[in-house]
Amino acid sequence: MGLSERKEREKLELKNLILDAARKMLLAHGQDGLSIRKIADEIEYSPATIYLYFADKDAILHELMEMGFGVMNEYMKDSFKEKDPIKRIHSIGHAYILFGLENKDWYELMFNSDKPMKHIEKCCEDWDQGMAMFAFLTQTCKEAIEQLKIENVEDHILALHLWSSVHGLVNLSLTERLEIVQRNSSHELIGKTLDAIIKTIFRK
Amino acid sequence: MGLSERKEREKLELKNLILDAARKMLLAHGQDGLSIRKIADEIEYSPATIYLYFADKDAILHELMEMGFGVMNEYMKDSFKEKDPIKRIHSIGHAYILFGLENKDWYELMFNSDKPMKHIEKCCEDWDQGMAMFAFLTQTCKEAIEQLKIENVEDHILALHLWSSVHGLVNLSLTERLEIVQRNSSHELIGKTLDAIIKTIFRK
DNA sequence: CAAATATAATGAACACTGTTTAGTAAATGG
DNA sequence: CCATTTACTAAACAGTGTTCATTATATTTG
Repeated sequence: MGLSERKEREKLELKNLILDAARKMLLAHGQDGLSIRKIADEIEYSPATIYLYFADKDAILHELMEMGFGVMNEYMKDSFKEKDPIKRIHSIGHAYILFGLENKDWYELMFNSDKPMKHIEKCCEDWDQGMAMFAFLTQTCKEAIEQLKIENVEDHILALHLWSSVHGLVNLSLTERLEIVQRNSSHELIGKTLDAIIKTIFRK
Repeated sequence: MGLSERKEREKLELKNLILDAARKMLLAHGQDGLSIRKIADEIEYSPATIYLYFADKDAILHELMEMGFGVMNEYMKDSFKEKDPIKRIHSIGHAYILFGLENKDWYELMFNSDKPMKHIEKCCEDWDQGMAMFAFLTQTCKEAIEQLKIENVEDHILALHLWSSVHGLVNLSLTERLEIVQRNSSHELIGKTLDAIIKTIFRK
């Protein structure tokens, strides 16, 4: 038996060293500034070594994506606790947008890259954190619909309505399209729009 | 004077030859499959020659982006003619989504890439077609608000609500996030969601 | 303990990418 | 016909992800 406990630990340590360097590079220079060779340089190993711990660059990006959901959870954990479903939706929406605007590179990895989604079989396990979040939103929508006795509205359609709205707002802002059509502070505009959306949906 | 009429025409012809090869490559292999060197190969010129006609790759992508708005206009021209503002919004929304889903590479270039938007001074001229479209949507929203006598809703906020919703839906679909959270036909789901959004906004 | 084996790491190469520059060939103007 | 401008390109630079034969190290076995 060649795999002693210590060996296994060391193997994991180098893997984490790689991921840590990758994370720092992502935050410092974005996805474009993240390269295998630079990671190798940073941790003082050869580029080839990285391929002993990860299949390819996508595998690294994928693990970073999962870390991103951890960061996002920090933004949303208070919102999840909110008792009133409508207030909860409101709070989740604002937290989602704030996370997106303040963490462009995480957001890109989690919601815009199609790299980690290459194989549809695998992705349903891989994106389980995202799925769980959407399931929670759908549940919240169900509660809101029941509480306000809104008719002819399906919970999963409403959830998608909300998700696509905030996702659209975040993307329009991150790619600077909002700055183009509306010169003044887009951050404020986004908040106002989200408030208007929720007000529209839940008006009597 | 060295610049005869014929010379000028020939210069433009090569520029168009480059753009044409670029367009074909974009549609055939996506933005990742589009490279200066491959274009040069295709038109049987050296890569350096391309830099006599375009400052850099971004300049080519930028011109392609403008062509993209032409393609989009084809999808939307009938919607623009619609007299009733609410029906017009509905029609524009569906046309927008259809264009996005059927033209991933154009859409990416026009609405997701931040490459052509590097300089905020220039972009306001460069994205004038996008701005014009948004202005038209805002105008349509104004008409709809007046017709239905909806209170406490600003036209540009409503326009942004609509734009972000369809933009979000298109992006979620193009990056396969919809397929993950909802296994069945996302095309149908998107249509249903858009209908629900508009119904929600304009209900009495 | 030494030899055989298994593991870990790498140097160098491959096939790409965008971009620049110095130098060449051809067309034009005097 | 020669000088000058114009059009073009070969080659190089600095990157990228990835692979593989080879080497160095550590472990296990005879």
